[in-house]
Amino acid sequence: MLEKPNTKDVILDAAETVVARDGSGRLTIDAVAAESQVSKGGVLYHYPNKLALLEAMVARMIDSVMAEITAAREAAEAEGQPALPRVVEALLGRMKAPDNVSQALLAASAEQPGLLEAATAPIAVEFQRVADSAADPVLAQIILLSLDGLKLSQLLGLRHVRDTQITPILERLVAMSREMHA
Amino acid sequence: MLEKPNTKDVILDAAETVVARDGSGRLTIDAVAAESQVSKGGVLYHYPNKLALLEAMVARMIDSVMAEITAAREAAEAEGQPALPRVVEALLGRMKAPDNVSQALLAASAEQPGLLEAATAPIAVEFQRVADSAADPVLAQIILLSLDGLKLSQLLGLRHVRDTQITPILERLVAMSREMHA
DNA sequence: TTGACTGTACCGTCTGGACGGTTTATGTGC
DNA sequence: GCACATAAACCGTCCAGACGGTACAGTCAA
Repeated sequence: MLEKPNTKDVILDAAETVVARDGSGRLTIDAVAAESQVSKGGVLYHYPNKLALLEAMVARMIDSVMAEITAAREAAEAEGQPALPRVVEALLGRMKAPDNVSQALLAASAEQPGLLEAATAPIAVEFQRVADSAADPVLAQIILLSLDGLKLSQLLGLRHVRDTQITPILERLVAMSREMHA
Repeated sequence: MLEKPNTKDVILDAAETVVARDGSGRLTIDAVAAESQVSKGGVLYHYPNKLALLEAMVARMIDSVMAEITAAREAAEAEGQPALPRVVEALLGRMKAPDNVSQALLAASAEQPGLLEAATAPIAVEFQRVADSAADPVLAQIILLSLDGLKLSQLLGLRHVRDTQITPILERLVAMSREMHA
């Protein structure tokens, strides 16, 4: 079994694609069914209603981000090194390849605001932990917030920063996170 | 005439309230009519269709932000002072009082993604201009991006930063923008 | 008289969801 | 190895309600 095309994940992928392409307002069960090549009944078999689908999208996003952050932090801790630079680098990869996983944010905020606050709480805790362990917690927060700003503004289709300027900014953020502990 | 309750603005206010309270997915003409105490016919009299309403929301937001930024920049230039600290301070006010105007971002991204990129282009240009005039353009961009991150994450209902930590962060951003030119 | 609405009725389409039916995978007894 | 049972995975249709939008007759202040 090289690949088992897990239908639940196929459906979530399709939902993200729909949001990315058409906007969260066009995220319907029919659209997801069409995009995933699964029938509407099939979609509703795996996710009994739209809210369940939404929660699954958010949960998968949270898991994905959390896994990446905690892995980076724990690896750094195991080597007795500061966590911040590692975490920043880990988040960079996510920044370069446009990340459909984050579309779950838009979908949830459109249909169930309030869902996000509870669901993303673990990430907030993890961010806090990384920042607090840095030599300059406030500056650490600022660095992480900049990454947020970059990610969220490209999620919404804003372009506050030109493409050519993104690389220098990211490099600078990495440098800042390293210099903090030099 | 102390106050002329301009109906077009009343309607836009109501639309923002609906998005803030119920999510962009529940922004319907009926909901806006109910919230604004204007009849559905009245809403459609001023905005002939939903897209027109959406565009008006975005336009009002852009105007509001642009006015604030350019005013700060021009005031600084007139005094021969650097623009960045002024602009940062101007954006801070917007941060403290939760800003329903920005809900237009969510509404537009839900229903007409792509509308935002064109509409927010002037803001992008202005940001670029302010950053480029600073002593350290890349750091200036980072400061502005942090403000973006703070604003957008609270728009989406995320809480990556605890309330008690917001003030120190904002103060630090102001300080950074000032020290840059010291 | 005109512009700014209100109120109601209506239409076609879309949407979430229920439902009954069908195929496919997994045993289980022989 | 095979018939059979059982359940999981999935399909396609139907429906009530919501939605965007139209139409239009009437109200009312300037």
